[in-house]
Amino acid sequence: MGKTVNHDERRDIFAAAALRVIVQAGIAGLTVRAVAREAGFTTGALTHYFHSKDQLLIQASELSGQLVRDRMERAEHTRPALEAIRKVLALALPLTPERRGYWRIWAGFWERSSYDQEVSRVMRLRYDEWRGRLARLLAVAQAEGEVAPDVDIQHAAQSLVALTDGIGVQVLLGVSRIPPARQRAMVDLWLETLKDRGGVMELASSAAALRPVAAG
Amino acid sequence: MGKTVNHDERRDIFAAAALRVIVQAGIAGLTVRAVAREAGFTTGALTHYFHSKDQLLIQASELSGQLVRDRMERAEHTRPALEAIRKVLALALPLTPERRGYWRIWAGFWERSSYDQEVSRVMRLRYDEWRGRLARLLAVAQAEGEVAPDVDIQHAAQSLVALTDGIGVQVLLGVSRIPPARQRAMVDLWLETLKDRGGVMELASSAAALRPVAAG
DNA sequence: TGGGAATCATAACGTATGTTACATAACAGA
DNA sequence: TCTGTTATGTAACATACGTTATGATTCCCA
Repeated sequence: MGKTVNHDERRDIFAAAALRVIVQAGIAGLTVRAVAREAGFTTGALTHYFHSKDQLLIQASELSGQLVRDRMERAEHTRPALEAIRKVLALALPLTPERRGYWRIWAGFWERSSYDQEVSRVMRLRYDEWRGRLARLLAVAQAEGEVAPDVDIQHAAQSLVALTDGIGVQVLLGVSRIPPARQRAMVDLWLETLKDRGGVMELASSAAALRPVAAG
Repeated sequence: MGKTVNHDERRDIFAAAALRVIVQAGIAGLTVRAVAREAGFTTGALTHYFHSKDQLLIQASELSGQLVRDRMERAEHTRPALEAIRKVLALALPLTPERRGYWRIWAGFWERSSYDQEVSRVMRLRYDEWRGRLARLLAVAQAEGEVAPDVDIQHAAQSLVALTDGIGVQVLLGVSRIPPARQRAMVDLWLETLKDRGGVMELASSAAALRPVAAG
C-alpha cells in the first residue's frame, strides 16, 4: 500500500472549491485549473479523483444540494408544520450574502441544464426533492388544519417553488432591492392564501403585505 | 463608394442568429464561429459589424428585449388595464415552444450577468423597463378601481415579475409540468389579491385556483 | 466601363482549455 | 530500511476559442 487519503473527503474539497469558483467567476469560469488552484492543488491531483470536468460539475451540484438539505432536514421537524414550511423557505431564500452565492450557483446550473442532459437530470432530481419536501410539510399542515382540506398539495408546492425561484432571480440580478423582510412577506402572502377558507380576514390582511410600510 | 448594405440590418441578422445559437447550445455554445455559421456567413463578415464578441452578446440581448417589447406595446393599450396586465404577462410566460426558447436565452443572460458587468447593466435596464411597464398598467388599473387604492404599485409589480420568473425557471428546467392554463391561473391568483378589499369572494375563489381540477 | 471602397472569405496567431502522460514525492507495509 | 503503491506536480498534447491580417469579390459611382 502507498500513501493513503480519504477519497470522498478529497472529492468534497474539490467540489467545494468548484462552488466557490462558480460564485466568483460563473459557470464559464469553472475550469479544472481554477478549481485545482482554489482547492490548493494542481490539475494532476484533481484528475486523480475526477476523470472528467463533467464529473466534477455534477459532484459540485450534489454538494450544493447536500448543504441546504442538511439545514432543511433540521428545520423540517418544527411544528406546527406551517412554521416548518416558513423556516424551510427562509433557508432557500437569498437572505444573506452566502445564500445569494448559492443562487449564483443555481443560476449557473439552470443555464447549463438547458443543453446538458446530465446536469438536467441532476437538477430534476434536486427539484423533485425540494418540491416533495414542501409537499410533505403541506400535507402535515393540512392534517393540522392550517391548510384548507381542498387545497391541492402538489400544486401548492409547485407555486411555492416558483415563487422562491422568482425571488432568487430578482435578487441575483440585483435589479430591484428585495430586502429579507419583503422576501418573507411575499412568501407569507402565499401561505395565507392556503389557509382555511373561513379565514377571509387572513386573506385580506395578507393582501396588505403588498401595501405601504405603514401596513407592513 | 463600394458595395453597400444596411449595417443595422446585418447586425440584427447576426443578433438573431446569436439568439438561435443560445437556444440550441446555451451561452457556452455562443461562439463567433457558430453565430456566423448560423447566420450564413463566416467570422470575417461578423467581425465587420461587431468589433468583439461582447458587442454581439449585448446586441443579441437588446434584440431579445426588442422582440417582446414590440408585442407588449400593442397589448398594453387593452382596457380595462387589468386585462392589459393579463395579456402582457401572458406574453412573458413560457406558454409556447418559441417562448420557452426565450427563457433559455434569459437564463443564459442571468448567469452571465452575475460576473459580467456590461450584461448586468443591460439586464438591469431591461428589468426596470419590464417592472415599469407593469407598474404603469397597475396604476391605471388602480385608477379604474380594479386594484385597491392602498396597494403599493411598485411592490405589486415586483411580485409579478418575480412570479413570472419563477414560472419561467420551472418550465425551463422541465422539472414539473406547468401547462399554459396553470401558468395563467397562478398569475390570476396574484392579480386577484390586488383587487378591492371588498372583493373577499374574489380572494376566496382565487385560492380555489390551487385546488383540484374540479375547481379549475 | 474602369477604379476603388465596401463586403466577405480564408487563414493565421496567440491563448486557454480538457485531457493525458509521465515524473517526483510521500508513505504504508514487509 | 527498503520496496512498491498511492498521491501529487509538471508538462505536453490536441483542440477550440477570440481576434487580427490578408486576400478575393462585389458593385457603387464617376
